[in-house]
Amino acid sequence: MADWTSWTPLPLTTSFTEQTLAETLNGGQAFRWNFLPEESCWQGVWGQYVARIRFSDKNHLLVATPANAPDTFPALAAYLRDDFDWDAAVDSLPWRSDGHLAKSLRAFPGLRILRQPFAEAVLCFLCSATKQIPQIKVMCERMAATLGNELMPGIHALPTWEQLTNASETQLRSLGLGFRAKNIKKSADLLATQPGLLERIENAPYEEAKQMLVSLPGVGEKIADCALLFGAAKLEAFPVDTWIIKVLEKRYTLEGWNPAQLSRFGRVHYGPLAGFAQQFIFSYERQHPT
DNA sequence: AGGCAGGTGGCCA
DNA sequence: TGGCCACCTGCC
Repeated sequence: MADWTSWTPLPLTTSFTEQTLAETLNGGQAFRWNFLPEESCWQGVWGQYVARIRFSDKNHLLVATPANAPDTFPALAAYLRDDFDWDAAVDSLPWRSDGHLAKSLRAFPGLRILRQPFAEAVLCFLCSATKQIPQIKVMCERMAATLGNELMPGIHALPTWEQLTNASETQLRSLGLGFRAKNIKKSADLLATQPGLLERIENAPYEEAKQMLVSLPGVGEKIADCALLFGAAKLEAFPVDTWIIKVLEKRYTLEGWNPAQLSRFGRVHYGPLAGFAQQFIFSYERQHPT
Protein backbone atom coordinates (compact mmCIF):
# COMPACT_ATOMS: atom_id res chain seq x y z
CA MET A 1 0.00 0.00 0.00
CA ALA A 2 1.41 3.34 -1.08
CA ASP A 3 2.22 5.71 1.73
CA TRP A 4 2.32 9.46 2.19
CA THR A 5 5.46 11.50 2.60
CA SER A 6 5.87 13.53 5.77
CA TRP A 7 4.53 17.09 5.72
CA THR A 8 6.83 19.32 3.68
CA PRO A 9 6.64 23.12 3.56
CA LEU A 10 5.70 24.68 0.25
CA PRO A 11 6.89 28.30 0.31
CA LEU A 12 4.46 30.71 -1.35
CA THR A 13 5.34 33.86 -3.23
CA THR A 14 1.85 35.24 -2.55
CA SER A 15 0.42 34.58 0.88
CA PHE A 16 -2.81 32.74 1.65
CA THR A 17 -5.24 32.65 4.52
CA GLU A 18 -6.82 29.42 5.65
CA GLN A 19 -10.24 30.57 4.49
CA THR A 20 -8.90 31.64 1.11
CA LEU A 21 -7.19 28.29 0.64
CA ALA A 22 -10.56 26.62 1.19
CA GLU A 23 -12.23 28.99 -1.23
CA THR A 24 -9.55 28.39 -3.87
CA LEU A 25 -9.67 24.60 -3.65
CA ASN A 26 -13.35 24.10 -2.97
CA GLY A 27 -15.14 27.26 -4.09
CA GLY A 28 -16.32 26.20 -7.52
CA GLN A 29 -13.12 26.25 -9.58
CA ALA A 30 -12.28 22.60 -8.92
CA PHE A 31 -14.46 19.76 -7.71
CA ARG A 32 -12.01 17.13 -6.49
CA TRP A 33 -10.85 18.55 -3.13
CA ASN A 34 -12.24 17.34 0.18
CA PHE A 35 -11.45 18.35 3.71
CA LEU A 36 -10.44 15.36 5.85
CA PRO A 37 -11.42 16.25 9.44
CA GLU A 38 -9.42 13.41 11.02
CA GLU A 39 -6.23 14.59 9.28
CA SER A 40 -7.32 18.24 9.26
CA CYS A 41 -6.08 18.65 5.73
CA TRP A 42 -7.37 19.02 2.19
CA GLN A 43 -6.99 16.01 -0.07
CA GLY A 44 -7.34 16.49 -3.79
CA VAL A 45 -6.81 14.95 -7.19
CA TRP A 46 -5.90 16.65 -10.47
CA GLY A 47 -4.70 14.87 -13.57
CA GLN A 48 -2.87 11.78 -12.36
CA TYR A 49 -1.73 13.49 -9.16
CA VAL A 50 -2.96 13.23 -5.58
CA ALA A 51 -1.89 15.54 -2.75
CA ARG A 52 -2.73 16.58 0.76
CA ILE A 53 -2.46 20.20 1.85
CA ARG A 54 -2.54 21.75 5.29
CA PHE A 55 -2.43 25.43 6.08
CA SER A 56 0.79 26.30 7.93
CA ASP A 57 1.06 30.08 7.99
CA LYS A 58 0.32 32.80 5.49
CA ASN A 59 3.57 32.23 3.61
CA HIS A 60 3.67 28.43 3.68
CA LEU A 61 1.53 25.42 3.10
CA LEU A 62 2.38 21.94 4.34
CA VAL A 63 2.16 19.32 1.64
CA ALA A 64 2.14 15.51 1.68
CA THR A 65 2.35 13.50 -1.51
CA PRO A 66 2.32 9.80 -2.34
CA ALA A 67 5.77 8.49 -1.45
CA ASN A 68 6.17 6.97 -4.90
CA ALA A 69 5.31 10.17 -6.82
CA PRO A 70 7.92 12.82 -5.97
CA ASP A 71 6.99 14.90 -9.04
CA THR A 72 3.70 15.75 -7.33
CA PHE A 73 5.32 18.52 -5.33
CA PRO A 74 6.40 20.72 -8.27
CA ALA A 75 3.17 19.82 -10.07
CA LEU A 76 1.22 21.22 -7.12
CA ALA A 77 3.14 24.50 -7.25
CA ALA A 78 2.23 24.75 -10.94
CA TYR A 79 -1.42 23.85 -10.22
CA LEU A 80 -1.55 26.65 -7.63
CA ARG A 81 0.15 29.00 -10.12
CA ASP A 82 2.81 30.01 -7.64
CA ASP A 83 4.86 31.26 -10.60
CA PHE A 84 2.36 34.11 -11.04
CA ASP A 85 2.40 37.42 -9.17
CA TRP A 86 -1.10 37.43 -7.71
CA ASP A 87 -0.44 40.51 -5.56
CA ALA A 88 0.40 42.54 -8.66
CA ALA A 89 -2.64 41.09 -10.41
CA VAL A 90 -4.93 42.20 -7.57
CA ASP A 91 -3.40 45.66 -7.59
CA SER A 92 -4.04 45.97 -11.32
CA LEU A 93 -7.79 45.44 -10.87
CA PRO A 94 -9.99 48.57 -10.76
CA TRP A 95 -10.68 48.40 -7.01
CA ARG A 96 -9.81 52.06 -6.55
CA SER A 97 -12.95 53.07 -8.43
CA ASP A 98 -15.11 50.04 -7.55
CA GLY A 99 -16.11 49.73 -3.91
CA HIS A 100 -17.81 46.38 -4.33
CA LEU A 101 -14.74 44.87 -5.95
CA ALA A 102 -12.54 46.35 -3.21
CA LYS A 103 -14.71 44.74 -0.56
CA SER A 104 -14.60 41.36 -2.35
CA LEU A 105 -10.80 41.54 -2.69
CA ARG A 106 -10.44 42.27 1.03
CA ALA A 107 -12.70 39.33 1.90
CA PHE A 108 -10.48 36.74 0.18
CA PRO A 109 -6.85 37.78 0.50
CA GLY A 110 -4.67 35.51 -1.62
CA LEU A 111 -7.45 34.00 -3.74
CA ARG A 112 -5.99 32.46 -6.88
CA ILE A 113 -7.10 30.96 -10.15
CA LEU A 114 -5.96 27.35 -10.42
CA ARG A 115 -4.32 25.89 -13.50
CA GLN A 116 -6.22 22.63 -13.82
CA PRO A 117 -5.63 20.09 -16.58
CA PHE A 118 -7.65 21.54 -19.44
CA ALA A 119 -9.33 18.27 -20.46
CA GLU A 120 -10.74 17.72 -17.00
CA ALA A 121 -11.87 21.32 -16.60
CA VAL A 122 -13.96 20.85 -19.73
CA LEU A 123 -15.39 17.62 -18.29
CA CYS A 124 -16.17 19.02 -14.84
CA PHE A 125 -17.90 22.09 -16.19
CA LEU A 126 -19.93 19.97 -18.61
CA CYS A 127 -21.33 18.48 -15.39
CA SER A 128 -22.01 21.88 -13.85
CA ALA A 129 -25.14 22.85 -15.81
CA THR A 130 -27.90 23.73 -13.30
CA LYS A 131 -26.09 21.95 -10.50
CA GLN A 132 -24.65 23.17 -7.24
CA ILE A 133 -21.06 22.55 -6.21
CA PRO A 134 -21.72 19.56 -3.87
CA GLN A 135 -23.67 17.78 -6.60
CA ILE A 136 -21.04 18.48 -9.24
CA LYS A 137 -18.50 16.95 -6.87
CA VAL A 138 -20.62 13.81 -6.53
CA MET A 139 -20.85 13.44 -10.32
CA CYS A 140 -17.09 13.88 -10.73
CA GLU A 141 -16.34 11.43 -7.94
CA ARG A 142 -18.60 8.78 -9.47
CA MET A 143 -17.05 9.19 -12.92
CA ALA A 144 -13.59 8.90 -11.38
CA ALA A 145 -14.43 5.85 -9.27
CA THR A 146 -16.07 4.06 -12.19
CA LEU A 147 -13.98 5.05 -15.19
CA GLY A 148 -10.75 6.67 -14.00
CA ASN A 149 -7.36 5.28 -13.00
CA GLU A 150 -6.87 4.31 -9.37
CA LEU A 151 -3.99 6.44 -8.07
CA MET A 152 -3.96 5.21 -4.48
CA PRO A 153 -6.33 2.82 -2.71
CA GLY A 154 -9.79 4.34 -3.09
CA ILE A 155 -8.50 7.48 -4.83
CA HIS A 156 -9.18 7.79 -8.54
CA ALA A 157 -8.31 10.24 -11.30
CA LEU A 158 -11.09 11.60 -13.47
CA PRO A 159 -11.45 9.59 -16.67
CA THR A 160 -9.59 10.88 -19.70
CA TRP A 161 -11.71 11.71 -22.75
CA GLU A 162 -10.37 8.52 -24.29
CA GLN A 163 -11.57 6.52 -21.29
CA LEU A 164 -14.95 8.24 -21.61
CA THR A 165 -15.40 6.96 -25.16
CA ASN A 166 -15.57 3.47 -23.63
CA ALA A 167 -18.61 4.40 -21.53
CA SER A 168 -22.13 4.34 -22.92
CA GLU A 169 -24.62 7.14 -22.38
CA THR A 170 -26.67 4.71 -20.30
CA GLN A 171 -23.68 4.00 -18.07
CA LEU A 172 -23.04 7.73 -17.66
CA ARG A 173 -26.68 8.29 -16.78
CA SER A 174 -26.41 5.56 -14.15
CA LEU A 175 -23.76 7.71 -12.48
CA GLY A 176 -26.33 10.45 -11.96
CA LEU A 177 -25.21 12.76 -14.75
CA GLY A 178 -28.75 13.19 -16.08
CA PHE A 179 -29.06 15.03 -19.39
CA ARG A 180 -25.36 15.92 -19.15
CA ALA A 181 -24.56 12.29 -20.01
CA LYS A 182 -25.52 12.77 -23.64
CA ASN A 183 -23.34 15.88 -23.98
CA ILE A 184 -20.36 14.18 -22.39
CA LYS A 185 -20.75 11.08 -24.56
CA LYS A 186 -21.11 13.15 -27.74
CA SER A 187 -18.17 15.35 -26.80
CA ALA A 188 -16.04 12.28 -26.11
CA ASP A 189 -16.91 10.82 -29.51
CA LEU A 190 -16.22 14.12 -31.26
CA LEU A 191 -12.87 14.57 -29.50
CA ALA A 192 -11.91 11.02 -30.51
CA THR A 193 -12.24 12.03 -34.16
CA GLN A 194 -10.20 15.22 -33.63
CA PRO A 195 -6.87 14.23 -32.07
CA GLY A 196 -5.08 17.21 -30.58
CA LEU A 197 -8.13 19.47 -30.64
CA LEU A 198 -8.12 20.12 -26.90
CA GLU A 199 -4.40 20.99 -26.99
CA ARG A 200 -4.98 23.40 -29.87
CA ILE A 201 -7.82 25.06 -27.98
CA GLU A 202 -5.76 25.30 -24.81
CA ASN A 203 -2.91 26.98 -26.67
CA ALA A 204 -5.00 29.30 -28.84
CA PRO A 205 -5.70 32.95 -27.94
CA TYR A 206 -8.84 33.43 -25.83
CA GLU A 207 -11.38 34.44 -28.49
CA GLU A 208 -10.27 31.74 -30.91
CA ALA A 209 -10.14 29.12 -28.16
CA LYS A 210 -13.65 29.98 -27.03
CA GLN A 211 -15.00 29.78 -30.55
CA MET A 212 -13.55 26.27 -30.95
CA LEU A 213 -14.66 25.14 -27.51
CA VAL A 214 -18.34 26.00 -27.95
CA SER A 215 -18.42 23.60 -30.90
CA LEU A 216 -18.46 20.75 -28.36
CA PRO A 217 -22.00 19.54 -27.57
CA GLY A 218 -23.17 20.96 -24.25
CA VAL A 219 -20.47 23.63 -24.13
CA GLY A 220 -21.95 27.10 -24.36
CA GLU A 221 -20.44 30.48 -23.51
CA LYS A 222 -20.47 30.01 -19.75
CA ILE A 223 -18.94 26.55 -19.64
CA ALA A 224 -16.35 27.54 -22.25
CA ASP A 225 -15.33 30.54 -20.16
CA CYS A 226 -15.02 28.42 -17.02
CA ALA A 227 -12.87 25.81 -18.76
CA LEU A 228 -10.62 28.48 -20.28
CA LEU A 229 -10.31 30.40 -17.02
CA PHE A 230 -9.72 27.50 -14.65
CA GLY A 231 -8.07 25.05 -17.06
CA ALA A 232 -6.09 27.16 -19.52
CA ALA A 233 -4.97 30.21 -17.52
CA LYS A 234 -6.94 32.59 -19.76
CA LEU A 235 -7.67 35.15 -17.06
CA GLU A 236 -9.63 37.40 -19.40
CA ALA A 237 -12.40 34.77 -19.67
CA PHE A 238 -15.41 36.12 -17.75
CA PRO A 239 -18.02 33.43 -17.05
CA VAL A 240 -21.51 34.90 -16.75
CA ASP A 241 -23.58 32.63 -14.52
CA THR A 242 -26.62 33.17 -12.37
CA TRP A 243 -24.53 34.44 -9.44
CA ILE A 244 -22.66 36.98 -11.52
CA ILE A 245 -25.88 38.12 -13.15
CA LYS A 246 -27.29 38.73 -9.68
CA VAL A 247 -24.19 40.67 -8.60
CA LEU A 248 -24.08 42.84 -11.69
CA GLU A 249 -27.82 43.50 -11.55
CA LYS A 250 -27.98 44.42 -7.90
CA ARG A 251 -24.62 45.86 -7.01
CA TYR A 252 -23.90 47.53 -10.35
CA THR A 253 -27.56 48.32 -11.15
CA LEU A 254 -27.52 46.60 -14.54
CA GLU A 255 -31.06 45.19 -14.45
CA GLY A 256 -32.34 44.21 -17.85
CA TRP A 257 -28.95 43.56 -19.44
CA ASN A 258 -28.67 40.24 -21.23
CA PRO A 259 -25.77 37.80 -20.64
CA ALA A 260 -23.86 38.93 -23.75
CA GLN A 261 -24.04 42.55 -22.60
CA LEU A 262 -23.01 41.61 -19.08
CA SER A 263 -20.09 39.64 -20.48
CA ARG A 264 -18.93 42.68 -22.44
CA PHE A 265 -19.41 44.89 -19.37
CA GLY A 266 -17.26 42.50 -17.33
CA ARG A 267 -14.38 42.48 -19.77
CA VAL A 268 -14.47 46.26 -20.22
CA HIS A 269 -14.99 47.14 -16.57
CA TYR A 270 -12.62 44.66 -14.93
CA GLY A 271 -10.06 44.61 -17.73
CA PRO A 272 -7.66 41.93 -18.99
CA LEU A 273 -7.90 39.94 -15.73
CA ALA A 274 -11.71 40.03 -15.69
CA GLY A 275 -11.99 36.35 -14.82
CA PHE A 276 -9.74 36.82 -11.80
CA ALA A 277 -11.96 39.67 -10.60
CA GLN A 278 -15.01 37.53 -11.30
CA GLN A 279 -13.80 34.87 -8.87
CA PHE A 280 -13.67 37.38 -5.99
CA ILE A 281 -17.14 38.74 -6.57
CA PHE A 282 -18.46 35.21 -7.11
CA SER A 283 -16.95 34.06 -3.80
CA TYR A 284 -18.18 37.17 -2.01
CA GLU A 285 -21.70 36.71 -3.32
CA ARG A 286 -21.84 33.08 -2.23
CA GLN A 287 -20.85 34.06 1.30
CA HIS A 288 -22.95 37.21 1.48
CA PRO A 289 -26.03 36.56 -0.70
CA THR A 290 -28.04 39.65 -1.43
C1' DA B 1 -45.49 18.51 -3.43
C1' DG B 2 -43.38 21.58 -6.66
C1' DG B 3 -39.80 24.52 -7.82
C1' DC B 4 -35.18 25.37 -8.43
C1' DA B 5 -30.14 24.64 -9.21
C1' DG B 6 -22.30 28.02 -11.65
C1' DG B 7 -26.75 26.08 -18.72
C1' DT B 8 -27.54 24.67 -23.44
C1' DG B 9 -29.84 23.97 -27.76
C1' DG B 10 -33.89 23.98 -30.35
C1' DC B 11 -37.86 26.36 -31.91
C1' DC B 12 -40.74 30.31 -32.69
C1' DA B 13 -41.80 35.28 -33.72
C1' DT C 1 -31.86 38.92 -31.66
C1' DG C 2 -35.01 37.73 -27.90
C1' DG C 3 -38.00 34.82 -25.26
C1' DC C 4 -39.56 30.24 -23.90
C1' DC C 5 -39.05 25.51 -22.90
C1' DA C 6 -37.41 20.69 -22.19
C1' DC C 7 -33.88 18.32 -20.11
C1' DC C 8 -31.98 14.50 -15.33
C1' DT C 9 -31.76 14.46 -10.55
C1' DG C 10 -31.71 15.61 -5.80
C1' DC C 11 -32.61 18.66 -2.19
C1' DC C 12 -35.31 22.15 0.33
